[in-house]
Amino acid sequence: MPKTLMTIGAAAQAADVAIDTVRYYEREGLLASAARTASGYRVFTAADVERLRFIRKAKALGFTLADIADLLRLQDGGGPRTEVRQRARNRIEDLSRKIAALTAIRDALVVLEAQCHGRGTVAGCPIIEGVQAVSLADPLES
Amino acid sequence: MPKTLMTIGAAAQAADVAIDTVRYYEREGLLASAARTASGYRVFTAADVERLRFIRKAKALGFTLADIADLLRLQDGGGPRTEVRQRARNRIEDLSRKIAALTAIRDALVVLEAQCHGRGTVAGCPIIEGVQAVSLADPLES
DNA sequence: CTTGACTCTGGAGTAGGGTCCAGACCCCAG
DNA sequence: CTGGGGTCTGGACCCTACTCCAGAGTCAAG
Repeated sequence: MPKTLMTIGAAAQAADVAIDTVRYYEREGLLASAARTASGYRVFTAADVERLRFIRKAKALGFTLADIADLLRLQDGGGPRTEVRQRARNRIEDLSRKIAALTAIRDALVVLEAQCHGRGTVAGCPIIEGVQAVSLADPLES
Repeated sequence: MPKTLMTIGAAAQAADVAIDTVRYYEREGLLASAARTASGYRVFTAADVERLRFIRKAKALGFTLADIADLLRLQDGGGPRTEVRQRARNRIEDLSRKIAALTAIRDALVVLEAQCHGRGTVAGCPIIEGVQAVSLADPLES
């Protein structure tokens, strides 16, 4: 069976991304420059759609476009699997740190919220005062 | 004892924020327009420094500047404590959702990473293929 | 008085990940 | 052949929370 060729609109729809996003990815080098028809329309293949889906999913896993670009280069170049593994590990590390930080923040807020009986005006509210008393280890930086 | 008055530099240092940040907060309405000396220098009081510290700490708790502006307006206006409580609850909700999403992502990556023996090239790597197979409930939207 | 540190203003730039637009082409059904 | 929808380009604009800049004025120590 021959390759299924499609316009940017069809490819975007198939991968469930916006047309502008496809062009943006091309500009940013995540997609190779698409072939063109005689009149200059971009032509996409099923492989391009797969690539777009890959990007979308990797993004959903929290990889940045730069991470994804690396991953795609590795894939294109048949790079070592250890590299891929390392990226995944880095990402896991990163996620663990973020989860820990957010959890600490949430717990602090839960404590403050529990101390507030919710009556009266803001004056003397434990939540406001609690914020003042927070010690800053500043867990969120990335 | 009289109010301690200070320049922007002193106030910024006392609150541990950048001078530009102080001016930025003033522009954004988080700080009332500071009084000025005859020559136009801003004059800050200890209360301003407290306010800056409050902003810094609330930020560390993950509130956005817009959230913080609301909180400060409530504080200034002696608004109802229930409001403050609601903000805290919203923030807790938000954090819980984010934590759950990040945890799901991390777990998915941990599984993929465990499946990858780390030898060979990218072709057939379970991590890459696993990403392809991710089903998109798209847990990260905020 | 001079020097160096500080402050003033308005405006531009940063990162990340796009989104939107005008004006010009192009393609296909009727 | 015409009309409506799709596509092209380059560049502007969005968001958040700053950060940096030039050029000019100010302050305090020596």
